[in-house]
Order: sequence, then C-alpha cells, then structure tokens
Amino acid sequence: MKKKVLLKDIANQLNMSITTVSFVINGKAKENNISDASIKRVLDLVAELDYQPNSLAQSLRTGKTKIIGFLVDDISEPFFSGIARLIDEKASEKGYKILFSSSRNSTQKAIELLQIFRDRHVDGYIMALPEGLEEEIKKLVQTDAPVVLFDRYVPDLKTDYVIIDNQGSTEKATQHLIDNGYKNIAFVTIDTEQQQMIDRLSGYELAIKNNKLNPLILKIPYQNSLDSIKKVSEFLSTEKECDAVIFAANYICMDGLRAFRQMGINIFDDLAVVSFDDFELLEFCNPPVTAIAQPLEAIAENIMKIMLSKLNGTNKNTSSRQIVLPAILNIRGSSRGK
Amino acid sequence: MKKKVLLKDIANQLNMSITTVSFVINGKAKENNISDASIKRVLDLVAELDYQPNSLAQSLRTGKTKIIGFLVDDISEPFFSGIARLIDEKASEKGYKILFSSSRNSTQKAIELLQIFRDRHVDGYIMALPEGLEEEIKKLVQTDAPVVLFDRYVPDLKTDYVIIDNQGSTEKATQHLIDNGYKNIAFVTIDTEQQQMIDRLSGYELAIKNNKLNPLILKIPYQNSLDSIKKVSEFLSTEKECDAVIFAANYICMDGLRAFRQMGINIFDDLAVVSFDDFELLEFCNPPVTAIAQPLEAIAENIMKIMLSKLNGTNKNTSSRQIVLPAILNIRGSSRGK
DNA sequence: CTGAAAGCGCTTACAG
DNA sequence: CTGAAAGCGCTTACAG
Repeated sequence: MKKKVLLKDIANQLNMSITTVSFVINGKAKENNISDASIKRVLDLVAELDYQPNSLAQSLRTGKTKIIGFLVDDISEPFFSGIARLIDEKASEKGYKILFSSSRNSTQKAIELLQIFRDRHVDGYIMALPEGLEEEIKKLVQTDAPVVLFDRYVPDLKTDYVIIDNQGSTEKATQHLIDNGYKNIAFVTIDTEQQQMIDRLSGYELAIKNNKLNPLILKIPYQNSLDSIKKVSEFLSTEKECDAVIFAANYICMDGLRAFRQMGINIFDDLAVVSFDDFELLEFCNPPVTAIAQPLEAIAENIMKIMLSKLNGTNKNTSSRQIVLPAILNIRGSSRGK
Repeated sequence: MKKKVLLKDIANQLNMSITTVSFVINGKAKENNISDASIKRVLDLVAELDYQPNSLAQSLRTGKTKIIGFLVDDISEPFFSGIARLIDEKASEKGYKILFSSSRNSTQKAIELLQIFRDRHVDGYIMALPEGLEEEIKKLVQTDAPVVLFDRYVPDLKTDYVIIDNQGSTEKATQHLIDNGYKNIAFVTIDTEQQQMIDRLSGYELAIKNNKLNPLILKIPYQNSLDSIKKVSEFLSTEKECDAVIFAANYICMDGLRAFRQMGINIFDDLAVVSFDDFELLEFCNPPVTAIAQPLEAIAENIMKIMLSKLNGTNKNTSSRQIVLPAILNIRGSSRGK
C-alpha cells in the first residue's frame, strides 16, 4: 500500500516550509506574497504526487467539515428522495457533501440522528422537521447553526424555510373537484401537528365552506400502512354518499389506492381521486390520477441558495427568509367530472 | 451558546489526568486497573455534563471514522433504496453511519465519489460497482480496505460479494412463460458489461435453447429513459409475433411499461410481461405483473455480516466470501398463460 | 517573502 | 493505580 503523501513530504522535497506549501494549496499564496516560482513548484509536485489533504485534520483544525446534514421522515418517499437528489447535486458543485438520514417516524431516532450530525460536526442542517423535534431545533437555531427547514415549518420559530402554498393549492384542487360536479368530497389526512398537513386541511375546509358543502374528513394515525388501509376501507364503507377523495400526501394516497384494490373500488367509476404529491404510479393507474405536484427543482434550488449564503456568512445579520412556492395541479382522468 | 465540554474539563473538575478519564470513557478502565471509585466519579460527571467526545479528533487519532461508504448507480431505484435502508438500520445498531451516494451512471462521478470516500476516511466500502470502476476497485482492494460488493461482481477480481442467482432465476422465469404456452419471448436488457445483466441474459438464452425456441433480444443503451422507450416501441412494432417480454431490471421494466402506455398495448391481452426486480407499481398494473423478486433482507443481512467481520478484523486472513442468494418468482396475472 | 511553533481534541505507549 | 507527553495532519497568527 502506497504511503499517504503528507504536507510535510511536499515541504521536505521542495525544501520549503509547511506553511508555504499550505498557503499555496489553500490559494492564499498571493495574500502572503509567495513567489510565482514557488507557487508553481508546489502545484507541480502536488499534482505529481496526487496529494490529498487529510480532511479530518483540516476539519479538526478549522472546525468546518463541508458536510451538510439532511434529515427527513423517510428518504425512500419519492418527494424526499427527489429533493435529496437535487440538493446533493447542487451541494457537490460547491464542494459540500450531504449526509442523508431518515428518522422513520420515530422522535427518538430523529433526536439520535441530530446528535450524530452534531457529533460529525456538520456545517449545516436541512430538514423536513420530524414531529417532536421542535424543542431540539430551537436549541440548535439558538447556537447559530445554519438551519434550513423545508416541507413544513414551526409556527413560533423564526428560521429560514422553504415550503409550498399548501393551503392555496389544496383549496384549488378541492375547487376543481367541485367545479366538476362532485358534492361529497372526502379529505384523508394524518392525525398530526405538522404544519403543512394542517394547512392542506384548512385549504380543503375553505373550499368546502365557500361552496356550502359538508366536510368529510378522515384522520388516520401516521405510522402503520396496514392500519391506514383498514381505516380508509372502513371509512368508505360507512360514507356511502362520498363521490370523491383527496389524499393529503403521497404515502396516504398509496395506502388509499391499496385500500381501493382490496375493496374492488374502481377509480373514477366509483370515486374521483386527487393526490397531494405527484408520483409516477399515479400516471399508471387506470384512469391516471390527478395530483398536486410540488416543484422539486425550485424547492431544492431555494434551500441550497439559503444554505450556501448562510455557510458563507454572507448574511450573518439578515433576518431569516421564508420562501413559499406555488404548486401545480396536474389534472388527469381520475377527476374528469361526472 | 454553551461551551463544548472537553475531556480536559472533566479531568480538571475531578483532579484526575486526561488519561484516566479517557480510559474510563473508552471502557478500558478495568485493563488499566482504575479504581471503581474513580470510574464512578468519571461516569457520573460525564453524564451530568453530557460530554460528547469530538469524533473528528478521535478519528484523526485512531484512523477510524465509523463511517461506511455506500455507492450505487441510483439510490432512488427501489432495489437500491431498499438495500440502503436495511443496511443503514443494521449499521446504526453497531455504531456505524452510512454515507450514501449515487453515481448516476457517470464513471467520472463514481470515481469522484470514491475519492470523497477515501477523503473522508470511510472505514469500509459497500458498492454495486458502477461500470468503469474495475481498475479503481482493484487498487482499493489491494490496499486491504474492507470492500463488499453486491448486485454485481467483477469476474477476475477476488473480493467479497453478495449477489443473487441471476442466471438461474431468469432461466426459471423464462421457463415459466414457456410452460404457460408462450413461444416468442423477448428479452429486453441494457447494452452493458455488468456481470449481473450478462448472467440474466444467459439464463434466458439457456431456457430458450433448452426448449428449441428462437431468442429475441433487445439491448438498449443504459442511460436515457426517453430513448429506451423509443427503442422498445420500435422493437415491438417490428417483432409482431412476439407474445411475451421479460425486462431485465426494474428501470428497464418501467421504460417498457411507459412504452406500452404510449403504444396502447394492454398487458396480458396483447403481451405477457415479466419483470426482473419486483416493485409496488407492478401490483397496481392491470393485470398485476409477474416479477422476479430479490431477497432484500437476506442481501442486506449478508453484506453487513461480511462487512462487520472485516471491520472487526476477525477474519483478516480468511479468503474472500462469495454469497449467492436465491430469488423468488412472484407469479401474477401478466403471465397466466394463453 | 518564508519558517518555527502552537493548537484543534483526542488516544495510548511509556514511565513510575 | 495514575500522569506527562507524543502525535494524528493540518492551519494560521506571529515573528523575522
């Protein structure tokens, strides 16, 4: 095994001090008046020996790791994995690496992961904040750690975040169903304090109220897919007059579709369907399912823009930024009207 | 911001040496004959101050980071994200953290990621080896770095790996179609040197040959989904007599299904379908699609077992292990016979 | 223009 | 039983 090349090795071979070599490598040669000749000699040897600085030593010394922690409920959900991928791309362009984690809906696990992030000295945190972490995150923000939330926000916490217009887009989707003649529209969501879910619900309620219809709401526990399927089935068996359903998130929609299959419900023939979050399976349904699509690219773009400006300290004193992006309603066969 | 507690702080407060405190914290108290009283005092104060050792310093000193690098083509493919999740669970149980990365089918990017892994001093590497990394990985293995491959292997490289019986399971799936009366069975795969794809193809060819049928093979470039869809469409337009298709991997199957939709082909009525890799969308197709399912849990289990034994140095001199696991054929409506 | 040296926060061989 | 000290590989204030 080839011995790792050290800064010292370079310095020795060139009869220079470690300092000089370090300055050159870190692009601080000019500020330190190092001669062009010296610069060239260093860079040449660095290239020749393929010198790679030890990032652990650098991090220990500088306190920076060039790592950003990314925490969501479940990285395998398409919305989160899509964001993850885009963020990863943008981060690598800037020399940052993302540490991905899923809390799998366990507050305990989420706290542990946050601890691991701190442990690993991540430079920044990007999170769709898991439930129960409100206090933890408050403490974190107080330490001036760069934190950017997305998907949801904490109402009484002043942080930077990027979300979409949950209320408005759900209201629009509900209105779309109403316009197409549906009168008994159910809203299936989870039993949660998460702000984005509350906003989606209120968007639905607003449209229902504006049209003087009756709300029909099912809240299922957030956790267990089998249980959710059962809850949806029971609900639909009871609410015979229901002619349309809005699922408040992709995983809820999946469970709903699973319930339909088990019950032999045909989308559209029996029931109109709209999903919050768009994902490919919806296009493969028969008929394809109408969905509210979140603008992944714009979300990721905004998250990274804020994060990078925080990391570069460009806006130490700027107040925090809240970005609210619009969502798109992709209308498909499942809601095409009676 | 609360100042970080250091080892020195603990030692000072207890009037002990740093050495003693360190021994206690690292569970080496007994071997170093430290008194029970001292042990208790240290542990109590550690708990009280919530002391967290600086992992960067530990890593720099010990050369271990407790991080395992995980590299695949695309972490958002269900097969890979499923493995990723299971491995992550098993790793955290043992105090390891996984660094996830996707090479997105770029050899260049894959080499960079490997470089990042080295840079970050990961303790081990778990990879579905991207194409073009054969030489890189050889060098890596020569340095005695713990490497476990999965999904595919490099024929002339002696490493530990965990794969499934690609040839046998594809042969069985092909035979299943033949048994159900299909005579013109196409095999759609990618144009690649990846060993697992070669094995799947040869399993198909074996069954075809054993039954004296004619092979019908389409190789599409690995990269572009739109292009793949077009290639599949053209192929099916030409090969009118084709009555069944086997897709050699989940992403190929997705593109195939997309092509079907565009062409108005009905699964089963027009064409029997079998997918290598099972994923939920297949169950939602009408009729549901037969698939060869890889045993995710067993794969992840074996990968981690090998990796951990390597990390613990339990089997420094043991020869490398090759694990070949069986796959399961989930028979559904798409291949139920003519 | 360049170098000697301190220090980031640990671990551990060595000495007593 | 416990402690002083070297060292992991860097960065950077300070001195000249």
